Amino acid sequence: MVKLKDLAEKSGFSITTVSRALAGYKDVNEHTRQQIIEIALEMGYQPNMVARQLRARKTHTVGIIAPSASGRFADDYFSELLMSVGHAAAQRGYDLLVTAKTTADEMDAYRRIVGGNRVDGMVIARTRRRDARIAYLRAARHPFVVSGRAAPDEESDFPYIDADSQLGIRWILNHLTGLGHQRIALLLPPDRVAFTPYRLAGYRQGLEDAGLSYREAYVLNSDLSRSGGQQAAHHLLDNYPEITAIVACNDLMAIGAMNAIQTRNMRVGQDIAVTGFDDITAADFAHPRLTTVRQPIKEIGQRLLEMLIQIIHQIPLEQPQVLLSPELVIRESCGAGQQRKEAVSPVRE
Amino acid sequence: MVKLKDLAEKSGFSITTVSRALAGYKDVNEHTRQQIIEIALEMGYQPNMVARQLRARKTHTVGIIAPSASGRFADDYFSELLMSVGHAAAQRGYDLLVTAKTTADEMDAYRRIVGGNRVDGMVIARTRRRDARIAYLRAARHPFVVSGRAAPDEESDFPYIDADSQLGIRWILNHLTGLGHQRIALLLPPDRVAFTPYRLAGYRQGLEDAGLSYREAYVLNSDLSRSGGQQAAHHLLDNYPEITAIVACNDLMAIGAMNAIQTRNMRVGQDIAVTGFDDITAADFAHPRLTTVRQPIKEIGQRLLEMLIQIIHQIPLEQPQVLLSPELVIRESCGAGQQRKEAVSPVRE
DNA sequence: CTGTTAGCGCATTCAT
DNA sequence: ATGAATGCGCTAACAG
Repeated sequence: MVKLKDLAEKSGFSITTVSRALAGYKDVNEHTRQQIIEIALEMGYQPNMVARQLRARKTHTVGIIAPSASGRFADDYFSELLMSVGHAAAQRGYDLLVTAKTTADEMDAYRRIVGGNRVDGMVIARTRRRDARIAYLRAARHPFVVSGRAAPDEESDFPYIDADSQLGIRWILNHLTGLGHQRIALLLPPDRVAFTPYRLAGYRQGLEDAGLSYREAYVLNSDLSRSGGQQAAHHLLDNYPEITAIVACNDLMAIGAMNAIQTRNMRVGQDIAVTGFDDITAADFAHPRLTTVRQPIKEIGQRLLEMLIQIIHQIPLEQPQVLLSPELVIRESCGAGQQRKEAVSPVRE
Repeated sequence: MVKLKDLAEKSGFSITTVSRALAGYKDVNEHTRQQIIEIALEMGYQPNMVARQLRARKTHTVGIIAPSASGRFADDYFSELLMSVGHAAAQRGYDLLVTAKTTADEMDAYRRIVGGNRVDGMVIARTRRRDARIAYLRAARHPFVVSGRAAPDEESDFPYIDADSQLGIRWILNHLTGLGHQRIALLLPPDRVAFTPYRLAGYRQGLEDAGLSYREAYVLNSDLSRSGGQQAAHHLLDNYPEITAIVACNDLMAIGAMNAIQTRNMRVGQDIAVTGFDDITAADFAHPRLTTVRQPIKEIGQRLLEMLIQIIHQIPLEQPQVLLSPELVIRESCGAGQQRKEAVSPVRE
């Protein structure tokens, strides 16, 4: 490994001069610089990043910790966010440090990464109630940004970007009720997820908009996973066969629900409508009848990183809390015309 | 930021003793150790990872560079591999450094990351012909592993894990010809991708198995992207309407082809059969009629990382080149019975 | 058992 | 315009 010292010896100048020549300082003879640059090229010099980091107490790296559940590593929302943050970081000359941890040792990872000065800032992925990660980073006075607000009854006194999922779910409900649906189920994530109340609120608003009454049994909490959606859908269809539509809070759950439906020899979008949330790449074509709400994940990632870099550089943010609008994506083949009439049963309460 | 020096002052011992007490060395008075540990806890000491890395000339980090094409950041294959490598790394106490780069400055990134000693090893994602990344890493004598063999006419003299895609495509062809298909198109990636010849070979074998002749016009090269698959499918269906099946070399292309088909008001799996390759999570349910070959990406990621760590620790590998078997995933609803008879046209050559 | 010394590779004073 | 000295925070070799 070739270092400054080697260039110094080869060129006859001191380490200091070599360092400054390469760094582009003006107080070095132009001829000397050329000489040194040539030697550096010739010897294939690459500055040791770790030494630089130690010296500068800056890493030019941002960290993100993947919530690694049991079976799968993370959902598509997370990996999509990861890639968009990584891309944005690369554009700004930052690298991305990824650590996968189960919820158990998650805080250890934060302490190690953040306390160990491995990164200049952190991206937190999915806000939770009384989020320990946020509490820790705030106490440590370490730069961070968050994807997703706090729950409505907590204070979102941290920089975040979020999509207005309450509005998104309400739109979905409006769409479904407009198609004649009256018995609509909702698959919610566990309560510890901060966005859960927003989506429930959107659901209730949507029912209200259509003059439908809220029925608690139609709302289920389960994992934000495929199997979570699958189990929940089976439970619903076992006990409430009158249901004609299922609204899932992320694509993975929607896919699970679709799977359950197909297993029962029913047709998605015909016998029963399914909608998702997120609409990441693959799910975009997941099913020709899957209407979803699209979260601008790419934009969220990009803007999160820009925000984070401003915080790192202590540039005051003009807008530390951003609520982006989602987008309702209605699949052509999911229109009212193709909805089986008999699938829409009248309310009898 | 609290460091060893602070603990030393507070405890009255020297920095060295503190360091060794915390590191668990046996030559430290047990009482002293307890004292020091208590103070460390109390002051919230976290070792500076960067300093350690510099000192140890080890980073406990593996790197992976994302091929960031124009629009999208990477395909699902890559992000799936990324997550599985990251997960495996976490289990072994390694972090993952991700950098997104366009093909243009890709080599710069390698020089910076590898030459700059930021990682102990690298994972290379999709082998290319005369792969500059491999050449560089080998010349630098830096530990690395590769997902995917070299092209058949080059030597795969590096540690890799690959799925036998030739066999996979052959299986697909057998499946399709078994259903009566005789005019089968193939969507191939560009020639610079190392696996292209393998898949073409599998295709030709499959045709041969059924006694069908190869027709060059049915084989198209395009991007491993959705739009690539879409354009190729349109081109095929415009010019060769007699085609009854399209085999795509990754899921993204398959999804693009499905999109093209639906746009033309044809039905996937009924008017025309489509098969993909990769079968990552979302695509698992992408379309009830999408038969695919499943690559064991999770296993590939896991094993790649294990291999890499052995190389880093200079443990000789007993099997540096691994070829895993893929798996043919036939969707129930894609069976012969549901194939429209008229969609299968007889050969006339 | 504990402390002193040295150095990982670099960038920045402060001299000259 | 250049060089010597210093230290980022840590660990290890070598005394005692």
